[in-house]
Amino acid sequence: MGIHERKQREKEQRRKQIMEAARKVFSAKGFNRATMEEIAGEAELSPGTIYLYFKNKEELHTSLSIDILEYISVQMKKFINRHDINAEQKMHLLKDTFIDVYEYDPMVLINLFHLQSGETLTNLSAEVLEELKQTSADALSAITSVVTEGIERGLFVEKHPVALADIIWATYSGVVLWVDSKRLLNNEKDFVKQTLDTAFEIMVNGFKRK
Amino acid sequence: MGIHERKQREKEQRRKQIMEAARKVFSAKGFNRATMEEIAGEAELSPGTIYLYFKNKEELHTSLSIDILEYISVQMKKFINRHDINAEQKMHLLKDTFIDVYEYDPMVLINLFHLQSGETLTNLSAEVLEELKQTSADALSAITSVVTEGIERGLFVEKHPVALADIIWATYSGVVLWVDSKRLLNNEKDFVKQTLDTAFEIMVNGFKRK
Amino acid sequence: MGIHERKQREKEQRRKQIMEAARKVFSAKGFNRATMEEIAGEAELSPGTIYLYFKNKEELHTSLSIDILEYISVQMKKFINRHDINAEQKMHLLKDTFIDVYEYDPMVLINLFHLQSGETLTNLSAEVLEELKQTSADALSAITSVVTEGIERGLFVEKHPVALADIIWATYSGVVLWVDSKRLLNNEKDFVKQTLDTAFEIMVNGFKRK
Amino acid sequence: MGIHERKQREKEQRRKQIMEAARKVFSAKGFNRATMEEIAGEAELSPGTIYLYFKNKEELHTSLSIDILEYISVQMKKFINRHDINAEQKMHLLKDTFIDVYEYDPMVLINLFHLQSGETLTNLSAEVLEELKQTSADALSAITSVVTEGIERGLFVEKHPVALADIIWATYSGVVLWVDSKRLLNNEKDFVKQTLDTAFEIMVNGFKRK
DNA sequence: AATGAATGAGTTTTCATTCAT
DNA sequence: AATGAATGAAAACTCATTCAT
Repeated sequence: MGIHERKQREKEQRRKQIMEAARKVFSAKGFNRATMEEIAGEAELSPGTIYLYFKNKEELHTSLSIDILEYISVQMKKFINRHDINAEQKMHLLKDTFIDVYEYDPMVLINLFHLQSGETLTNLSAEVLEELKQTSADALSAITSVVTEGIERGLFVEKHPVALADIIWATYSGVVLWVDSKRLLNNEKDFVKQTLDTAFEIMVNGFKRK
Repeated sequence: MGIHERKQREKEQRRKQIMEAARKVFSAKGFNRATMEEIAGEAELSPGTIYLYFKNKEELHTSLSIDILEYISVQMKKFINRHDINAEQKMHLLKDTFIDVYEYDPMVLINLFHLQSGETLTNLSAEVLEELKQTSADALSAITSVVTEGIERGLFVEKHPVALADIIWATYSGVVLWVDSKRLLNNEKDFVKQTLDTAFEIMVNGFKRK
Repeated sequence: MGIHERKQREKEQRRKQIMEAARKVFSAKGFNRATMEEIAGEAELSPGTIYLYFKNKEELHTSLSIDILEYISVQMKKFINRHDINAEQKMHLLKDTFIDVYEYDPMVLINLFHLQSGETLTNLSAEVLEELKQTSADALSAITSVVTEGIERGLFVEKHPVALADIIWATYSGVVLWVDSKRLLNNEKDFVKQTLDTAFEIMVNGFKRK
Repeated sequence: MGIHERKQREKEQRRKQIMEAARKVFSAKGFNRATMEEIAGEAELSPGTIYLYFKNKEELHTSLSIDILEYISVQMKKFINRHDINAEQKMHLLKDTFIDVYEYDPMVLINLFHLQSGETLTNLSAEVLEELKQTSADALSAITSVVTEGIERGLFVEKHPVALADIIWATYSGVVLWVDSKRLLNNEKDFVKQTLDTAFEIMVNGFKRK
């Protein structure tokens, strides 16, 4: 491995280290109440160092979102092109992926859904914004392809696939946020898994052509 | 009307005036970027006065959420006990209510969904938190009653009604947030109405017993 | 005096108080090394309060410059229209004014000359920038009128009056800055007065038609 | 050439390279807004390297001032001892030198005049401060010798030569700064040349014995 | 009840400078 | 000699909230 390569790897390493620290702090405090100083402390670095790797707080946060969206895409690509299972079964795998991602890092997922909102998106550099759009579009197009297949095979209702993919994604984010908020408001325990299960059962049933 | 009553009414009046101003400012700027000074200006009052009516910024904001939740409850109560229509038709009225509320004040609704999250809920006084829970529960129980009726009449699948109500609500909030975020990210125009339409069509279809 | 008037006066009072504190700190430290916190401390106020009266550090500093320019204008207006003395004598009064102003607050004057430079002028609000231009123009036009009179009476060389006024002002600022820098570099004592005396003697002699 | 000599030369070479880069960046941004990193980038070196050649930012900047002062001295020495021209003609050559220097690098010259002020001079090492004083004194003594000659030949007024030299220098710096500030404030175009022309005409006239 | 001036804690971000390699 | 990653101090500015009037 050349010296340049090693440097590159170290740099990537450091980015991960910072993101890992940020993940912890954002999860614990939420975006606004997390401070760069605390993230730096968690990463055992100085505040200034973070700015060598991320333009600002927004972008550090968005990097986490991009990360998780990429993970979702990767997971979904593992099965969307399989020929041995039908669209209905793929819907179940979709749901399993969603549960898996949720369990991997619930807070970051919640933040992802929250912060794709008006208050944010303002300070992002053009590139990062573009990357966010791209990964977001990637995830959605994977979902769309499942729906399209279901429609083409005459299994699902004949609706616009993009609209259906939107609904799947919206249901996912809606359930995650709603269950989280119930947990906070009513001290109920976490039952995202069950709720997603039921929601997808209903949805798959609703998708089916009669 | 006694003097005490009049005072009380004036006080209520003033509260409404502040909330109306807050609605405008929160809608325009979002929670974090809205300032108490601007809200005071909009209400033609001084900042200090707001604190005579609301404990803090959080609570002022939550009051708007409570308001909208109450409005939702009221609207739903108009039809949930009607005997001339069935549960499926009530699901359509539910959706109409949701669209109606969304169109009445999209930003406050979005804020409602966003801020029922970890970052907030911390600074609320016990009473307001209780009130929020109560109105939230009210809205949910109205939805639940529709679902329960559907199940009891053998029209809907036999699932736990509360779980189904959660899914309805989660779908609502999910669609609103997701469409809003698509609008912001991709400059797409607002199509919450269509998406909710389709989502409910799927959902009702999914709810039906075959 | 009405309540509004008193409020107004108190507000003006507070502005003066802050400016006085700023004068001290800027004089002692220069613009960059002076901190808002120190100025606040000197004024026995909190940092936030300063921002109620001045948009930012730049503008607070510029206010001092405007103040001194106004003072210069006022002093000059006392004699520029007198009919009992000629232009040459007015040149001497001009110089006396300059010495007087210098002695009133040398550091602020030096800062005035320094900061009318590229690094600054960026953060000023349009109004303050306009005010600065205006007071600056006022002072210059007073000087110009003296020169014009000298030319019209056939006393001074026939040059463009504005150019000559520029030279007078440039000489003033040049001497002030140069003597200050000699003082700093060589620990020489302050001899602005003598240098201005000589400079004006030369200048008046140079202005005279032969 | 010995190895030591070559090393020395290389070192000198590197210094020049850094100064050239610094000249560009300081000219474009001014002292405060110029960053060491940008200067390093411009010099195609790393920030750390600059500190091998210059103690700190102040000193790097001062080196440019010293450079320009040396250039002024060198230019003036070309004519101050000539016997074929008189003091009045030498005053014109002085002015030509000043215009020449101004046109060579206006921003550095402006910075030179600005930074010979209280805010700076603090962080300079004793040696650099000494060097600055020396070159400054050199330039002044060249001017002084012209004035002295003029006085001795009975051409100029009988004033203290150092005082007159101060006035010449102050007029130079005053005009440069003032015209620059007019350019910035009023968007006027650059007319340092004309103003210096007129100023020197007046000055020479004022210097002459009648 | 209403005011609104004052507070001051709190946070992001910058950048000259250092030092291990 | 050169690097450049890391430092960390420093400072401007904001704004929810208070409280004397």
